[in-house]
Amino acid sequence: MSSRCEQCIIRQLNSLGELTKDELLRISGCKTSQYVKKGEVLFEEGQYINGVFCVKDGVCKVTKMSTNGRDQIVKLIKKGDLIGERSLISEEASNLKATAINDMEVCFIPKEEIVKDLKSNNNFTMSILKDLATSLKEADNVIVDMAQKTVKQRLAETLLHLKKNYQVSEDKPLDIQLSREDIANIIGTATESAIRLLSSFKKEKLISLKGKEIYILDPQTLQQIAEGF
Amino acid sequence: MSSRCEQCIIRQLNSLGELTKDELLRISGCKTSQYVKKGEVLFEEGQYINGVFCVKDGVCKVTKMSTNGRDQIVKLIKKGDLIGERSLISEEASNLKATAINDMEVCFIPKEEIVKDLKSNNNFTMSILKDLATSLKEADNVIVDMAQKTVKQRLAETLLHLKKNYQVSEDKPLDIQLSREDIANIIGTATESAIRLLSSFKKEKLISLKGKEIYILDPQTLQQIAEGF
DNA sequence: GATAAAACATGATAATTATCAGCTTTTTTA
DNA sequence: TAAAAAAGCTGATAATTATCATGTTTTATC
Repeated sequence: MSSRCEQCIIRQLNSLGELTKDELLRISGCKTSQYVKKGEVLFEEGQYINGVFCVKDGVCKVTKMSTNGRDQIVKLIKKGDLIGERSLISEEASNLKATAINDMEVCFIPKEEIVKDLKSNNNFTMSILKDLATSLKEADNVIVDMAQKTVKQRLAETLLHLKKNYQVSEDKPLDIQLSREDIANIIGTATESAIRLLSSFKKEKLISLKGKEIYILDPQTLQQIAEGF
Repeated sequence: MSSRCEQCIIRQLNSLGELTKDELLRISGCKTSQYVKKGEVLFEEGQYINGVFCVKDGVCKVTKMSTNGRDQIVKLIKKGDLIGERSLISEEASNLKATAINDMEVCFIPKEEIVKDLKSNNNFTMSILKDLATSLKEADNVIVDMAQKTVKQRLAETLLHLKKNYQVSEDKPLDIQLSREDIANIIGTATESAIRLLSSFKKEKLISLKGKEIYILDPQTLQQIAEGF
């Protein structure tokens, strides 16, 4: 493997696209590539990552353990996304854990290289800044949803969110295989509650379920449920 | 009013402290100062702020309206904090509303000036970047709490958080006057539920209440409750 | 391919939380 | 300072959600 960053199309999907040809050549020389199998952990909560991952393919869940002992999925990361920038910038251990949801291909760029570019390439820094600003806005939205919406509303919202990000074409199922427990850990409820609500959505023909495959049949009604009607 | 930024000690509390003397002189010449009375709105959700507020004194709540029609307090902003950077960086209207909780004194710095310094002063940009990274981590923690903890746990957690940030000295009440509705909107519950839980905490001698004044009597037990014991 | 383990599913019940109603106290306003 | 409005409080009840128990289906492993 170990392809060249300058020729990698993935970088156009994130802040690395702001780097100059010379900078990319330098990164290319020190980055490492790796495959991560479904279920494997990219990094643990509390671990010093010492760099940034660039996701070339696959999806991973980013979780945090509550003091109650239950995992919460904070976000899903997919092809083109970076992970690890936040901890790198704060110069601290990761506050989150990342686990592959399907087989992944990722590149790892050591901390020093990223820091070098953050100091010298303002376009790159501003791009990372914008990413964090967007993440913060999304996190605020999630806080409001978690605090104010019912589990049913949150499930409807989550399904629409998944449709937006993981549905390749109409009439195709969502291109992400989440267990019922994963879904419960996204919306913040017990697995049984998530299963029950999925069943009721299926009964109302809002979705259809074939094993782990989810088809979104009626996004309009799901939207109304999500908004509280 | 209209004091000089170069001489203002508040700037040492936030990223503006990274600006050079020349930059501060420039900012000083274009900033405006204003008093905001308790209950007044600094900016609305959806409004273009076109700049950044630097809080010289007082506290404000930053809220977002849920589609359910209820306000959620996303965070509290106090002396030394900046507000508005996130929207400025994303170049979009504010996703949040800010309302003064007591009388405030704030400075407003126009967008162009901040952008100028973000482009030319890397220390300033990195400081803002670190702020956003910290905010994002805190937001992730709130998401997990909202999703996984009970209302009782969240109230205990909130009281400890308030103690940490607003208790000037032992045996003094929290130096922030929140209505019962505000407290409910922080923890994401109905006002009646918040009142009931406060009463029960009072009965158990974990806190004492005199009107809106809150005394934290037993932080250890509150900590245990927050963590689920 | 048989067996074990994990994931999925559903019912019964308990716990948590929201809602509504009515009352008291505090704050605001004229 | 009196009246009105807002905030605070409590009880009763309904709705939501969690937990436990148990059985089925799917997946993994030898």
